[in-house]
Amino acid sequence: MAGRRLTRSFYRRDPRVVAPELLGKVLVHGDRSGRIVEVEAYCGAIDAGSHAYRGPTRRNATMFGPPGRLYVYFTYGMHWCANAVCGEDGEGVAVLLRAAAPLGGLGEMRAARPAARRQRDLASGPAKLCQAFGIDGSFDGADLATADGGVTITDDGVAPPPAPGISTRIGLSVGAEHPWRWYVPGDANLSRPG
DNA sequence: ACCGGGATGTTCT
DNA sequence: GAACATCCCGGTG
Repeated sequence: MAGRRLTRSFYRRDPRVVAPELLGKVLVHGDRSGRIVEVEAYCGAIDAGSHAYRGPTRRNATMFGPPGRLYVYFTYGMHWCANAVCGEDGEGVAVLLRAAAPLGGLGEMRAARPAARRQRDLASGPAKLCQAFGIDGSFDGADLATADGGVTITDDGVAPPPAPGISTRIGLSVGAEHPWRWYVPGDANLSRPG
């Protein structure tokens, strides 16, 4: 089934609504594609765990722009992570793309992820996903709704799981109490078993 | 399988 | 100066 790009209105909603709906959708960059199996919502001013909690800065500027853009940030001195900006313009909310099941462009993914021993290690974490898909800081602000930056998310007809896994978010020291992580139960490509 | 620590540099206090 | 929405490798069992 041919993938249809998600429109801007898909993203222009609460990230806690968008996040579980992104499970099963397909992240695409050139020949590389993968089914999204794990996400987390970051909720701006009400969320102490969000980069946007204290308002706009140079780093998080994309989060405060229109929905449907890619917010890419650098962390731990060596890793990139990618989010889909959600909500209304200026709201500062987004969904972190944490893991994907590789579908296409496997050769490019393997070349980009020499440390991955197995296929399920290619994109089973937010920074691994960015490596596998070749997403770095130059993609910050890329528009998923138009695919002008070469990256987009499509719907190929696979429905999100009717009963997704839900847990607290991974790796946070503040805001860790919120159950804003969603995943496909039992999928081999999760950042941790679940 | 599981666990502990090092890598590496931007951002904010 | 500390924290960081992480990953990888080498140890042990």
